[in-house]
Amino acid sequence: MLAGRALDVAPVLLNKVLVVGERAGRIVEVEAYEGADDPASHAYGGRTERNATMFGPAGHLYVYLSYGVHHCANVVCGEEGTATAVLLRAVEPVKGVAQMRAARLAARRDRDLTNGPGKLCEALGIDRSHDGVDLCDPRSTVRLVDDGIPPPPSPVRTPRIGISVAVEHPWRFCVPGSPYLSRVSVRSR
DNA sequence: CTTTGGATCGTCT
DNA sequence: GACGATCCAAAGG
Repeated sequence: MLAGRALDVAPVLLNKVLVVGERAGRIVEVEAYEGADDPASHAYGGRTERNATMFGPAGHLYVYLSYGVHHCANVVCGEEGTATAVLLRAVEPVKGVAQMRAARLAARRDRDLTNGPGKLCEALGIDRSHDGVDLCDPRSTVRLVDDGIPPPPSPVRTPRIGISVAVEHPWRFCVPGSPYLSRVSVRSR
């Protein structure tokens, strides 16, 4: 299921559940990052110490530090040796909301707990120590679970957010109408 | 509601 | 030495 290109895997990840210890969230927004061909990808320009996990087997978690402040989490796709991954941009809290609240004092509304790539990592407690974990191994702290709710048949597609190159590709996928998205439409920057 | 600027540091050139 | 796959508070409409 995670073996293909990020572009194909991304929409399939919608409505899957990300479980971290006692906390869990339903994925409602993702972005596809292709590897060597994608100037916006961390893997563009080749393998480095930071992005090594992206070049590993599918189904593992790639976590990096953004702006020296926040962590962001990706699901690695593709064959070993290729670097294609899906950035998790927003989830709907489904379990452990009290813990998420404690971890995110800045959140005013429940939807502010996890409606952004850095926010969801802070709420769920994901950091660089989770880089490389196998999401399909039941023993892992971070897991990806299918609870039977299928992906939306017609996900909303928009350009990716926060990048300055390859902005023309509509590689952001959202669950239509979800109140837990990071943004409904793409704003300037 | 929208816009703007600052924080902060690991990573790569 | 420069730059982010970001977030938040503050200020203005």
